Amino acid sequence: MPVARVRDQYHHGDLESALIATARKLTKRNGIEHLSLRKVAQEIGVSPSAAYHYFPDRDALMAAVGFSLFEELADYQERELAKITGITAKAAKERYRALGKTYFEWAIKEPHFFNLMFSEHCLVDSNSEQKREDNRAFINLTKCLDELVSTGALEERMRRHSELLSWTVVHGATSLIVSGHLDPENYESILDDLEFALGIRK
Amino acid sequence: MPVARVRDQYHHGDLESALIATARKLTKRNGIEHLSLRKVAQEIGVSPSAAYHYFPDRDALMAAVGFSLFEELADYQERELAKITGITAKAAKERYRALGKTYFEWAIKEPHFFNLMFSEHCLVDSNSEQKREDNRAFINLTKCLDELVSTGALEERMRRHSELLSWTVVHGATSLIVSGHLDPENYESILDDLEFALGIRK
DNA sequence: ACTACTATCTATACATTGTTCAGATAAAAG
DNA sequence: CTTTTATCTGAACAATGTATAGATAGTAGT
Repeated sequence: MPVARVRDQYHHGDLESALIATARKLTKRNGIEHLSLRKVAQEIGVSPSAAYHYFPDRDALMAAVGFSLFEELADYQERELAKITGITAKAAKERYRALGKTYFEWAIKEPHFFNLMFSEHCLVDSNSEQKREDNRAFINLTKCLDELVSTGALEERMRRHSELLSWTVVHGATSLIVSGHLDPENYESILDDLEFALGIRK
Repeated sequence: MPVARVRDQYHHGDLESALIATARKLTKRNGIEHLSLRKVAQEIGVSPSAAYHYFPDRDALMAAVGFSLFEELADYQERELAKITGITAKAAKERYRALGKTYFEWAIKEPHFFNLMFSEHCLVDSNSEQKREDNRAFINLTKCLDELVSTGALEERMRRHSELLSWTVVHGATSLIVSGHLDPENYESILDDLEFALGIRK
Protein backbone atom coordinates (compact mmCIF):
# COMPACT_ATOMS: atom_id res chain seq x y z
CA MET A 1 0.00 0.00 0.00
CA PRO A 2 1.83 3.06 -1.23
CA VAL A 3 1.01 6.28 0.49
CA ALA A 4 0.17 8.85 -2.12
CA ARG A 5 1.72 12.17 -1.27
CA VAL A 6 1.41 13.92 -4.59
CA ARG A 7 -1.81 15.71 -5.33
CA ASP A 8 -1.96 15.27 -9.08
CA GLN A 9 -2.24 11.54 -8.85
CA TYR A 10 -5.44 9.96 -9.94
CA HIS A 11 -5.75 8.13 -6.65
CA HIS A 12 -5.34 10.36 -3.68
CA GLY A 13 -4.34 7.74 -1.17
CA ASP A 14 -6.25 8.81 1.90
CA LEU A 15 -9.06 10.94 0.64
CA GLU A 16 -11.41 10.28 3.54
CA SER A 17 -9.00 11.79 6.07
CA ALA A 18 -8.18 14.62 3.69
CA LEU A 19 -11.86 15.44 3.32
CA ILE A 20 -12.40 15.62 7.05
CA ALA A 21 -9.22 17.61 7.63
CA THR A 22 -9.99 20.11 4.89
CA ALA A 23 -13.62 20.44 5.91
CA ARG A 24 -12.35 21.10 9.43
CA LYS A 25 -10.04 23.81 8.15
CA LEU A 26 -12.74 25.57 6.15
CA THR A 27 -15.26 25.30 8.97
CA LYS A 28 -12.76 26.83 11.34
CA ARG A 29 -12.36 29.76 8.99
CA ASN A 30 -15.89 30.34 7.72
CA GLY A 31 -18.32 28.43 9.92
CA ILE A 32 -20.77 25.64 9.17
CA GLU A 33 -23.09 27.68 7.05
CA HIS A 34 -20.46 28.51 4.47
CA LEU A 35 -18.85 25.13 4.23
CA SER A 36 -19.19 23.84 0.68
CA LEU A 37 -18.42 20.33 -0.44
CA ARG A 38 -17.12 21.62 -3.73
CA LYS A 39 -14.62 23.95 -2.10
CA VAL A 40 -13.40 21.14 0.10
CA ALA A 41 -12.87 19.00 -2.99
CA GLN A 42 -11.24 21.86 -4.86
CA GLU A 43 -8.86 22.57 -1.98
CA ILE A 44 -7.73 18.95 -2.00
CA GLY A 45 -7.49 18.95 -5.77
CA VAL A 46 -10.15 16.36 -6.38
CA SER A 47 -13.46 16.37 -8.19
CA PRO A 48 -16.64 17.16 -6.24
CA SER A 49 -18.08 13.72 -6.85
CA ALA A 50 -15.12 11.99 -5.24
CA ALA A 51 -16.41 12.78 -1.78
CA TYR A 52 -19.48 10.65 -2.35
CA HIS A 53 -17.44 7.48 -2.15
CA TYR A 54 -16.79 8.18 1.51
CA PHE A 55 -19.81 10.17 2.66
CA PRO A 56 -23.40 9.78 1.53
CA ASP A 57 -23.91 13.53 1.55
CA ARG A 58 -22.63 16.85 2.83
CA ASP A 59 -24.29 16.43 6.21
CA ALA A 60 -22.43 13.18 6.80
CA LEU A 61 -19.10 14.90 6.19
CA MET A 62 -19.99 17.67 8.60
CA ALA A 63 -21.06 15.13 11.19
CA ALA A 64 -17.72 13.37 10.78
CA VAL A 65 -15.93 16.66 11.38
CA GLY A 66 -18.09 17.34 14.41
CA PHE A 67 -17.46 13.98 16.01
CA SER A 68 -13.73 14.27 15.45
CA LEU A 69 -13.89 17.60 17.25
CA PHE A 70 -15.33 15.92 20.33
CA GLU A 71 -12.30 13.68 20.36
CA GLU A 72 -10.01 16.66 19.94
CA LEU A 73 -11.65 18.44 22.85
CA ALA A 74 -11.40 15.39 25.09
CA ASP A 75 -7.73 14.95 24.13
CA TYR A 76 -7.04 18.59 24.92
CA GLN A 77 -8.81 18.36 28.26
CA GLU A 78 -6.89 15.26 29.26
CA ARG A 79 -3.59 16.87 28.32
CA GLU A 80 -4.39 19.89 30.46
CA LEU A 81 -5.58 17.73 33.35
CA ALA A 82 -2.35 15.74 33.25
CA LYS A 83 -0.40 18.95 33.81
CA ILE A 84 -1.87 19.32 37.27
CA THR A 85 -0.47 16.74 39.62
CA GLY A 86 -0.88 16.01 43.30
CA ILE A 87 -3.60 14.53 45.47
CA THR A 88 -4.22 17.55 47.65
CA ALA A 89 -7.50 19.40 47.86
CA LYS A 90 -5.82 22.31 46.11
CA ALA A 91 -4.78 20.17 43.15
CA ALA A 92 -8.20 18.54 42.97
CA LYS A 93 -9.86 21.91 42.86
CA GLU A 94 -7.50 23.06 40.13
CA ARG A 95 -8.28 20.01 38.05
CA TYR A 96 -12.00 20.50 38.53
CA ARG A 97 -11.66 24.07 37.46
CA ALA A 98 -9.42 23.17 34.52
CA LEU A 99 -12.05 20.79 33.22
CA GLY A 100 -14.48 23.65 32.81
CA LYS A 101 -11.88 26.15 31.73
CA THR A 102 -10.65 24.03 28.84
CA TYR A 103 -14.22 23.51 27.67
CA PHE A 104 -14.90 27.21 27.79
CA GLU A 105 -11.65 28.33 26.20
CA TRP A 106 -11.92 25.75 23.44
CA ALA A 107 -15.33 27.18 22.54
CA ILE A 108 -14.22 30.81 22.73
CA LYS A 109 -11.19 30.13 20.59
CA GLU A 110 -13.12 28.26 17.91
CA PRO A 111 -16.78 29.22 18.11
CA HIS A 112 -17.48 27.69 14.70
CA PHE A 113 -16.33 24.35 16.03
CA PHE A 114 -18.49 24.63 19.11
CA ASN A 115 -21.51 25.54 17.02
CA LEU A 116 -20.97 22.57 14.75
CA MET A 117 -20.57 20.16 17.66
CA PHE A 118 -23.91 21.12 19.14
CA SER A 119 -25.76 21.68 15.90
CA GLU A 120 -28.32 19.43 14.29
CA HIS A 121 -25.51 17.91 12.21
CA CYS A 122 -24.12 16.16 15.23
CA LEU A 123 -27.43 15.11 16.69
CA VAL A 124 -26.60 12.08 18.79
CA ASP A 125 -28.94 9.11 18.92
CA SER A 126 -28.85 6.99 22.03
CA ASN A 127 -26.43 4.19 21.16
CA SER A 128 -24.11 5.88 18.69
CA GLU A 129 -20.36 6.09 18.48
CA GLN A 130 -20.51 9.60 19.83
CA LYS A 131 -22.05 8.66 23.17
CA ARG A 132 -18.74 7.11 24.04
CA GLU A 133 -16.95 10.39 23.53
CA ASP A 134 -19.46 12.02 25.84
CA ASN A 135 -18.74 9.27 28.32
CA ARG A 136 -15.04 10.01 28.10
CA ALA A 137 -15.63 13.63 29.08
CA PHE A 138 -18.09 12.59 31.74
CA ILE A 139 -15.70 10.07 33.25
CA ASN A 140 -13.09 12.80 33.60
CA LEU A 141 -15.62 14.87 35.47
CA THR A 142 -16.52 11.90 37.65
CA LYS A 143 -12.88 11.38 38.57
CA CYS A 144 -12.43 15.04 39.41
CA LEU A 145 -15.44 14.99 41.71
CA ASP A 146 -14.24 11.83 43.41
CA GLU A 147 -10.93 13.52 44.09
CA LEU A 148 -12.70 16.55 45.49
CA VAL A 149 -14.56 14.32 47.92
CA SER A 150 -11.57 12.20 48.90
CA THR A 151 -9.43 15.28 49.57
CA GLY A 152 -12.20 16.79 51.64
CA ALA A 153 -12.88 19.70 49.32
CA LEU A 154 -16.41 18.55 48.58
CA GLU A 155 -18.88 17.12 51.05
CA GLU A 156 -20.02 13.59 50.45
CA ARG A 157 -23.70 14.56 50.46
CA MET A 158 -23.14 17.02 47.61
CA ARG A 159 -21.34 14.50 45.44
CA ARG A 160 -24.30 13.12 43.55
CA HIS A 161 -25.77 16.57 42.97
CA SER A 162 -22.55 17.85 41.45
CA GLU A 163 -22.20 15.77 38.31
CA LEU A 164 -24.93 16.90 36.00
CA LEU A 165 -24.96 20.30 37.63
CA SER A 166 -21.31 20.96 36.84
CA TRP A 167 -21.62 19.72 33.30
CA THR A 168 -24.76 21.75 32.72
CA VAL A 169 -23.36 24.97 34.15
CA VAL A 170 -20.14 24.80 32.17
CA HIS A 171 -21.90 23.98 28.93
CA GLY A 172 -24.69 26.47 29.55
CA ALA A 173 -22.38 29.36 30.33
CA THR A 174 -20.22 28.52 27.33
CA SER A 175 -23.19 28.25 25.00
CA LEU A 176 -24.67 31.55 26.16
CA ILE A 177 -21.36 33.32 25.82
CA VAL A 178 -20.57 31.91 22.38
CA SER A 179 -24.01 32.93 21.14
CA GLY A 180 -23.51 36.43 22.48
CA HIS A 181 -26.21 36.31 25.13
CA LEU A 182 -23.81 36.50 28.04
CA ASP A 183 -20.62 38.45 28.57
CA PRO A 184 -17.42 36.37 28.63
CA GLU A 185 -16.25 38.07 31.78
CA ASN A 186 -19.10 36.42 33.64
CA TYR A 187 -17.69 32.95 33.17
CA GLU A 188 -15.36 32.95 36.16
CA SER A 189 -17.93 34.34 38.55
CA ILE A 190 -20.49 31.75 37.47
CA LEU A 191 -17.99 29.04 38.29
CA ASP A 192 -17.42 30.76 41.63
CA ASP A 193 -21.16 30.72 42.23
CA LEU A 194 -21.31 27.05 41.39
CA GLU A 195 -18.46 26.15 43.73
CA PHE A 196 -20.03 28.25 46.44
CA ALA A 197 -23.40 26.57 46.01
CA LEU A 198 -21.81 23.13 46.04
CA GLY A 199 -19.87 24.10 49.15
CA ILE A 200 -16.46 23.58 47.60
CA ARG A 201 -14.08 25.21 50.06
CA LYS A 202 -12.07 28.19 48.93
CA MET B 1 -61.24 44.75 -12.31
CA PRO B 2 -59.01 42.10 -10.76
CA VAL B 3 -60.37 39.86 -8.05
CA ALA B 4 -59.42 41.21 -4.65
CA ARG B 5 -57.70 38.08 -3.43
CA VAL B 6 -54.78 39.14 -1.35
CA ARG B 7 -52.21 37.00 -3.07
CA ASP B 8 -53.16 38.04 -6.59
CA GLN B 9 -52.51 41.67 -5.89
CA TYR B 10 -49.39 43.25 -7.19
CA HIS B 11 -48.83 44.85 -3.83
CA HIS B 12 -49.04 42.40 -1.03
CA GLY B 13 -49.87 44.82 1.72
CA ASP B 14 -47.68 43.59 4.51
CA LEU B 15 -44.97 41.56 2.90
CA GLU B 16 -42.42 42.02 5.66
CA SER B 17 -44.64 40.37 8.26
CA ALA B 18 -45.64 37.70 5.78
CA LEU B 19 -42.00 36.90 5.08
CA ILE B 20 -41.20 36.49 8.74
CA ALA B 21 -44.33 34.47 9.43
CA THR B 22 -43.77 32.15 6.51
CA ALA B 23 -40.08 31.74 7.23
CA ARG B 24 -41.10 30.88 10.78
CA LYS B 25 -43.51 28.26 9.52
CA LEU B 26 -40.97 26.62 7.22
CA THR B 27 -38.25 26.71 9.85
CA LYS B 28 -40.58 25.04 12.31
CA ARG B 29 -41.17 22.26 9.82
CA ASN B 30 -37.73 21.76 8.26
CA GLY B 31 -35.15 23.53 10.39
CA ILE B 32 -32.75 26.36 9.62
CA GLU B 33 -30.59 24.46 7.21
CA HIS B 34 -33.40 23.78 4.78
CA LEU B 35 -35.02 27.19 4.86
CA SER B 36 -34.95 28.69 1.40
CA LEU B 37 -35.78 32.25 0.56
CA ARG B 38 -37.32 31.15 -2.71
CA LYS B 39 -39.70 28.74 -1.04
CA VAL B 40 -40.75 31.42 1.41
CA ALA B 41 -41.49 33.74 -1.49
CA GLN B 42 -43.29 31.02 -3.41
CA GLU B 43 -45.44 30.13 -0.42
CA ILE B 44 -46.54 33.74 -0.13
CA GLY B 45 -47.05 33.98 -3.87
CA VAL B 46 -44.43 36.60 -4.51
CA SER B 47 -41.24 36.70 -6.55
CA PRO B 48 -37.94 35.79 -4.87
CA SER B 49 -36.52 39.26 -5.36
CA ALA B 50 -39.35 40.88 -3.45
CA ALA B 51 -37.82 39.88 -0.14
CA TYR B 52 -34.78 42.03 -0.81
CA HIS B 53 -36.78 45.18 -0.24
CA TYR B 54 -37.16 44.23 3.42
CA PHE B 55 -34.07 42.18 4.20
CA PRO B 56 -30.56 42.65 2.82
CA ASP B 57 -30.10 38.89 2.54
CA ARG B 58 -31.32 35.50 3.69
CA ASP B 59 -29.39 35.71 6.95
CA ALA B 60 -31.19 38.91 7.89
CA LEU B 61 -34.56 37.25 7.42
CA MET B 62 -33.50 34.34 9.58
CA ALA B 63 -32.24 36.72 12.24
CA ALA B 64 -35.59 38.51 12.19
CA VAL B 65 -37.35 35.19 12.71
CA GLY B 66 -35.00 34.30 15.52
CA PHE B 67 -35.47 37.58 17.35
CA SER B 68 -39.22 37.33 17.06
CA LEU B 69 -38.96 33.90 18.66
CA PHE B 70 -37.27 35.41 21.70
CA GLU B 71 -40.29 37.64 22.09
CA GLU B 72 -42.62 34.70 21.68
CA LEU B 73 -40.79 32.76 24.34
CA ALA B 74 -40.85 35.67 26.77
CA ASP B 75 -44.57 36.16 26.12
CA TYR B 76 -45.22 32.49 26.74
CA GLN B 77 -43.20 32.53 29.95
CA GLU B 78 -45.04 35.57 31.25
CA ARG B 79 -48.42 34.03 30.48
CA GLU B 80 -47.48 30.88 32.38
CA LEU B 81 -46.07 32.87 35.30
CA ALA B 82 -49.29 34.86 35.54
CA LYS B 83 -51.22 31.64 36.07
CA ILE B 84 -49.49 31.06 39.37
CA THR B 85 -50.73 33.51 41.98
CA GLY B 86 -50.04 34.04 45.64
CA ILE B 87 -47.17 35.38 47.70
CA THR B 88 -46.40 32.21 49.64
CA ALA B 89 -43.11 30.36 49.50
CA LYS B 90 -44.92 27.56 47.71
CA ALA B 91 -46.17 29.88 44.96
CA ALA B 92 -42.75 31.51 44.63
CA LYS B 93 -41.11 28.14 44.19
CA GLU B 94 -43.69 27.15 41.60
CA ARG B 95 -43.06 30.32 39.64
CA TYR B 96 -39.31 29.82 39.82
CA ARG B 97 -39.74 26.30 38.55
CA ALA B 98 -42.18 27.38 35.86
CA LEU B 99 -39.63 29.81 34.50
CA GLY B 100 -37.25 26.98 33.76
CA LYS B 101 -39.93 24.55 32.73
CA THR B 102 -41.36 26.82 30.06
CA TYR B 103 -37.89 27.42 28.67
CA PHE B 104 -37.22 23.71 28.52
CA GLU B 105 -40.57 22.68 27.09
CA TRP B 106 -40.47 25.41 24.48
CA ALA B 107 -37.17 24.05 23.26
CA ILE B 108 -38.28 20.42 23.31
CA LYS B 109 -41.45 21.21 21.45
CA GLU B 110 -39.72 23.22 18.74
CA PRO B 111 -36.04 22.27 18.61
CA HIS B 112 -35.59 23.99 15.26
CA PHE B 113 -36.64 27.24 16.86
CA PHE B 114 -34.25 26.79 19.76
CA ASN B 115 -31.40 26.01 17.39
CA LEU B 116 -32.10 29.11 15.35
CA MET B 117 -32.28 31.32 18.43
CA PHE B 118 -28.83 30.29 19.59
CA SER B 119 -27.23 29.91 16.19
CA GLU B 120 -24.80 32.27 14.52
CA HIS B 121 -27.73 33.90 12.74
CA CYS B 122 -28.91 35.47 15.99
CA LEU B 123 -25.50 36.46 17.27
CA VAL B 124 -26.16 39.35 19.58
CA ASP B 125 -23.84 42.31 19.68
CA SER B 126 -23.69 44.27 22.88
CA ASN B 127 -26.15 47.11 22.31
CA SER B 128 -28.66 45.54 19.99
CA GLU B 129 -32.42 45.35 20.08
CA GLN B 130 -32.16 41.74 21.20
CA LYS B 131 -30.38 42.51 24.45
CA ARG B 132 -33.61 44.02 25.66
CA GLU B 133 -35.44 40.76 25.09
CA ASP B 134 -32.77 39.00 27.10
CA ASN B 135 -33.29 41.59 29.79
CA ARG B 136 -36.99 40.88 29.82
CA ALA B 137 -36.35 37.20 30.53
CA PHE B 138 -33.70 38.09 33.06
CA ILE B 139 -35.96 40.52 34.88
CA ASN B 140 -38.54 37.78 35.26
CA LEU B 141 -35.89 35.62 36.83
CA THR B 142 -34.83 38.44 39.10
CA LYS B 143 -38.38 38.92 40.31
CA CYS B 144 -38.79 35.22 40.97
CA LEU B 145 -35.62 35.13 43.04
CA ASP B 146 -36.68 38.19 45.01
CA GLU B 147 -39.94 36.46 45.83
CA LEU B 148 -38.09 33.36 46.92
CA VAL B 149 -36.06 35.45 49.34
CA SER B 150 -38.96 37.51 50.66
CA THR B 151 -41.05 34.39 51.29
CA GLY B 152 -38.13 32.78 53.06
CA ALA B 153 -37.63 29.99 50.54
CA LEU B 154 -34.15 31.18 49.60
CA GLU B 155 -31.50 32.47 51.98
CA GLU B 156 -30.39 36.04 51.50
CA ARG B 157 -26.75 35.08 51.21
CA MET B 158 -27.52 32.78 48.25
CA ARG B 159 -29.46 35.40 46.36
CA ARG B 160 -26.63 36.90 44.34
CA HIS B 161 -25.23 33.50 43.44
CA SER B 162 -28.55 32.31 42.10
CA GLU B 163 -29.13 34.55 39.13
CA LEU B 164 -26.58 33.55 36.55
CA LEU B 165 -26.43 30.06 37.96
CA SER B 166 -30.14 29.44 37.43
CA TRP B 167 -30.07 30.89 33.95
CA THR B 168 -27.01 28.90 33.01
CA VAL B 169 -28.31 25.60 34.35
CA VAL B 170 -31.66 25.87 32.63
CA HIS B 171 -30.13 26.89 29.33
CA GLY B 172 -27.31 24.36 29.58
CA ALA B 173 -29.56 21.42 30.36
CA THR B 174 -31.94 22.43 27.60
CA SER B 175 -29.15 22.84 25.08
CA LEU B 176 -27.59 19.49 25.91
CA ILE B 177 -30.94 17.73 25.73
CA VAL B 178 -31.97 19.33 22.45
CA SER B 179 -28.63 18.40 20.89
CA GLY B 180 -29.04 14.81 22.05
CA HIS B 181 -26.14 14.80 24.52
CA LEU B 182 -28.33 14.44 27.57
CA ASP B 183 -31.47 12.45 28.21
CA PRO B 184 -34.64 14.53 28.63
CA GLU B 185 -35.59 12.63 31.75
CA ASN B 186 -32.61 14.20 33.50
CA TYR B 187 -34.03 17.68 33.35
CA GLU B 188 -36.15 17.51 36.49
CA SER B 189 -33.40 16.00 38.60
CA ILE B 190 -30.93 18.64 37.47
CA LEU B 191 -33.35 21.30 38.63
CA ASP B 192 -33.69 19.39 41.90
CA ASP B 193 -29.91 19.41 42.22
CA LEU B 194 -29.81 23.13 41.59
CA GLU B 195 -32.47 23.88 44.17
CA PHE B 196 -30.74 21.63 46.64
CA ALA B 197 -27.40 23.34 46.07
CA LEU B 198 -28.96 26.76 46.41
CA GLY B 199 -30.67 25.64 49.58
CA ILE B 200 -34.18 26.23 48.33
CA ARG B 201 -36.39 24.46 50.84
CA LYS B 202 -38.52 21.58 49.69
C1' DA C 1 -58.22 65.21 -13.00
C1' DC C 2 -53.70 65.07 -14.60
C1' DT C 3 -48.84 64.60 -13.74
C1' DA C 4 -44.74 63.42 -11.32
C1' DC C 5 -42.99 60.67 -7.85
C1' DT C 6 -42.13 56.93 -4.85
C1' DA C 7 -42.78 52.42 -3.02
C1' DT C 8 -43.44 47.91 -4.23
C1' DC C 9 -42.97 43.95 -6.84
C1' DT C 10 -41.58 41.07 -11.37
C1' DA C 11 -38.52 39.08 -14.93
C1' DT C 12 -34.37 37.72 -16.16
C1' DA C 13 -29.92 36.40 -15.56
C1' DC C 14 -25.74 34.48 -13.25
C1' DA C 15 -22.63 32.05 -10.36
C1' DT C 16 -22.59 28.51 -6.89
C1' DT C 17 -24.28 24.68 -4.67
C1' DG C 18 -25.52 19.42 -3.67
C1' DT C 19 -26.10 15.42 -6.07
C1' DT C 20 -26.41 11.78 -9.74
C1' DC C 21 -24.52 8.72 -13.13
C1' DA C 22 -21.95 6.89 -16.89
C1' DG C 23 -17.36 6.22 -17.81
C1' DA C 24 -12.18 6.70 -17.18
C1' DT C 25 -8.18 5.23 -14.66
C1' DA C 26 -5.32 2.83 -11.62
C1' DA C 27 -4.45 -0.90 -8.45
C1' DA C 28 -5.18 -5.67 -7.07
C1' DA C 29 -6.21 -10.39 -8.10
C1' DG C 30 -6.17 -14.30 -10.97
C1' DC D 1 -1.42 -10.69 -19.16
C1' DT D 2 -6.20 -10.59 -18.34
C1' DT D 3 -9.98 -9.72 -15.33
C1' DT D 4 -11.91 -7.60 -11.50
C1' DT D 5 -12.42 -4.12 -8.11
C1' DA D 6 -11.64 0.38 -5.99
C1' DT D 7 -11.17 4.98 -6.88
C1' DC D 8 -11.82 9.14 -9.15
C1' DT D 9 -13.50 12.29 -13.32
C1' DG D 10 -16.83 14.80 -16.42
C1' DA D 11 -20.85 16.35 -17.61
C1' DA D 12 -25.32 17.22 -16.38
C1' DC D 13 -29.42 18.76 -13.42
C1' DA D 14 -32.32 21.22 -10.41
C1' DA D 15 -32.24 24.42 -6.65
C1' DT D 16 -30.36 28.26 -4.36
C1' DG D 17 -28.90 33.32 -3.16
C1' DT D 18 -28.58 37.46 -5.23
C1' DA D 19 -28.05 41.51 -8.59
C1' DT D 20 -30.13 44.47 -12.04
C1' DA D 21 -33.43 46.58 -14.97
C1' DG D 22 -37.99 47.35 -15.63
C1' DA D 23 -43.13 47.01 -14.64
C1' DT D 24 -47.04 48.32 -11.71
C1' DA D 25 -49.66 50.58 -8.36
C1' DG D 26 -50.50 53.80 -4.87
C1' DT D 27 -49.60 58.89 -3.37
C1' DA D 28 -48.68 63.79 -3.48
C1' DG D 29 -48.70 68.17 -5.85
C1' DT D 30 -50.68 71.10 -8.95
